[in-house]
Amino acid sequence: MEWHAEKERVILRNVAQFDLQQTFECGQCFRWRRLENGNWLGIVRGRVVEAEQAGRDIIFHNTERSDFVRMWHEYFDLGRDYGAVQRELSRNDPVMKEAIAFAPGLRLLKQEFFEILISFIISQNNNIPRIKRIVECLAQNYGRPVVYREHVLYAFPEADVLAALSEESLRCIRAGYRARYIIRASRQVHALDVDALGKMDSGSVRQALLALHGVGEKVADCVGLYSGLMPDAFPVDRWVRRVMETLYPESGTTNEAIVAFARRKFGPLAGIAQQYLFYFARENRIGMDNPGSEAASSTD
DNA sequence: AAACAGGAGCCGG
DNA sequence: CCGGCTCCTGTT
Repeated sequence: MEWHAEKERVILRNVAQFDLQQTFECGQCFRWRRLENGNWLGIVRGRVVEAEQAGRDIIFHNTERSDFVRMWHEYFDLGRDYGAVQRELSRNDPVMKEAIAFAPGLRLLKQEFFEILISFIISQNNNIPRIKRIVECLAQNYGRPVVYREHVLYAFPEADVLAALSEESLRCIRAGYRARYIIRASRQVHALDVDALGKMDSGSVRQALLALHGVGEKVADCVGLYSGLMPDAFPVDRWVRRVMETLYPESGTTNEAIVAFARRKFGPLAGIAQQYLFYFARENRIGMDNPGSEAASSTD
């Protein structure tokens, strides 16, 4: 991949397998938002970046060479050859081939650990619009404001800030019973050495995550996968269960059977495989009770 | 209109 | 293994 830096922006030329919309809307992140000009605005580790899809190029505004090398290259997983990943996953698998063809530009982001931890604690037994609202509200109340042009964005709050809150004060974000989990997990997290976790195998990382309050198996797998600590994780929730039942009927019906099937079939690429499948299935309403009801139900 | 069900699960008994 | 949990939304 070739790229070059200019003053206040970095340009990727002739990018392969990188589509901003697919990457931001496949369900792995909650805070990127689309501007009226079609560009995407995000804040990561307190840095604001505006990403623009310009034909075969991608332009990152409000950043420069050192920032790009230090953060964004890793965040967008630019060191990975997604062409090779796709060839490997598609081999002898027509289902996966179709899922990849649906969103060939999807990339697995490597997101900030604490932000992902809290976001996926909030996600439990919840729906995406409300998850986004709660996460944004949390940032606005307890994160540092950063001004970018006419926008004000808020960095995700620091763990010690959330750890100092009472359940009472957190009521304002309307997270319900998850407020208690947010606070308790924030208090536990300083005891975790994230750099050390990065050197451990997925099973050990998972165990460490499961010790956090409000983190069960599904949330642990999401946190591990999206923070880059467990690239082979295969989070199974109600959606994935239904989707796998439809697309891979031989995978079984229990969570354990599905995970075992995924591990056997996708190996170390299970994480990215799940992302292709999940996005493909959700956008095409595969495995849902009312296939195709989206268009039909919109007419009163 | 008011009641009801269900949602990216997890905790405690 | 099971009831309960906050809050919100869509349905009846």
